[in-house]
Amino acid sequence: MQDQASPTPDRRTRKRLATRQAISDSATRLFMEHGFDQVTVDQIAEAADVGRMTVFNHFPRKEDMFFDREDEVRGLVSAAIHGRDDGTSPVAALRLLADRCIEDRNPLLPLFGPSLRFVATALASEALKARARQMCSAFTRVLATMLAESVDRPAEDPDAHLLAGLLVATWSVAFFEGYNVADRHGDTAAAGRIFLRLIDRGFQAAAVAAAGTPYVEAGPQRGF
Amino acid sequence: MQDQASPTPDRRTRKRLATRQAISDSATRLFMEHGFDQVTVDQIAEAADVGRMTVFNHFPRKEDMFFDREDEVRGLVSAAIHGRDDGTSPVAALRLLADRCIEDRNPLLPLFGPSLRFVATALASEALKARARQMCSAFTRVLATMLAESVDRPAEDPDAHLLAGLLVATWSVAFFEGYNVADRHGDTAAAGRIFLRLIDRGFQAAAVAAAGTPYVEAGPQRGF
DNA sequence: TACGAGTCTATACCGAGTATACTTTGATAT
DNA sequence: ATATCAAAGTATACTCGGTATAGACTCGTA
Repeated sequence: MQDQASPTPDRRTRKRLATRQAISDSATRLFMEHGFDQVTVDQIAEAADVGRMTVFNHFPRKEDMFFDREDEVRGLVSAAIHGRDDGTSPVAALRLLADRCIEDRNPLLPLFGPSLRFVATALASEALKARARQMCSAFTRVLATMLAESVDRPAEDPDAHLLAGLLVATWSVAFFEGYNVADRHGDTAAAGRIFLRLIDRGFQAAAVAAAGTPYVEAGPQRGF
Repeated sequence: MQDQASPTPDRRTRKRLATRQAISDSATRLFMEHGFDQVTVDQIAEAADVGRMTVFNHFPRKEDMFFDREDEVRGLVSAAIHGRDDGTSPVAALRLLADRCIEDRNPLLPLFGPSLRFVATALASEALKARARQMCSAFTRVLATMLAESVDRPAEDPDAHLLAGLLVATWSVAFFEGYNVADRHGDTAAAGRIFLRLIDRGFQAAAVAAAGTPYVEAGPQRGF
């Protein structure tokens, strides 16, 4: 499914990836240390010992140096939907994904440990929040398409878009409320609980909105 | 509720508002004509016959010249919630608001006539879409607070935030699907229908998420 | 009429992002 | 091994949104 068969692909490629990694590392360190808005691209280039243009070669936008795991999130969700068991609806599969993320403290759901600093840094910058919202928006469209295709409906199905919108909104709120608890009280277990509680309520609601569609009815037993 | 008691407030104030209006008019015309990203602030200043700094005095961000009715939306929603009848829940009040917006073709719900060009212009610009998302995000927080206060709960109530998130997500999707219909088929009646249909489904779902809370239970008869 | 505050303006600056043309370096074919 | 081509890196110059600052003008008021 993913071509990671590349331990040592090529010298040129290796160097390119090394450069990219150097930039990413320097950027991450500087962002965490001084805040996203306080770090200039020139400083990053300097720290990574490359030219300014090289930075933009690898990362078209400054924000891309911060959020560089968008694809992994999509892969995770895609796998959950397409690899779900028979008799499990797409929405039920996503709820199970939420459970699993909490269980194994998946860093793609940054509610634990060092990830909290990452979130705090993001929330401190208007530019990063804007980028996060853009990713949510784009992801909602992708999710709608994934949902529609998983039950053989056209990608433009309004029901799929409504469902995707409700699911992403739920996830966002649940994450944010969970983060607040983790941040204020330092209680990661409580954060996970409130996250899952809100996911449950929101997904249950989303299932109602999609009642009568294949998105929530799967096989003999109805799990939503 | 709004202090519009100002037909001729003051010469200085009059001049300031005139300058602001000149800038706004020039900007709107240029944006519609050439697209938001194709118009520079210098061109706007030139067209309005003011200095560049004067533009930024009145509109801190370029995007503010495009979206200048945020307050009206908040006012409309606030009035709907706080002025609702006894026995009508906050969520039911918002659904009624949606009905009314469609009925009287409220320009704050730009699904009709010339407003379509406005939306098309906004959708053609990444910067404007980003600003729109930011407004949605801010409004979700405001709505959560309004909902919470309207039923005497603390502003941080997680249920209120989840509910607000679901309502805004529903409104967004409903609007977008409605816009697509209006834009592709030129059928404003059909656009209104699909908008209301999705609002209904989404709000019904939101009511499920808020089941057991005062947000959806009001008085003897339960309208959600 | 003098003063002070609010408005407008010019100038200089910063930082993200683009365009372009040039150099270097690694892969490949002869 | 060497010529060759493309990919990667680089320097330079530019555009544009936005900020800082200080000065000019104008209106309301003491």
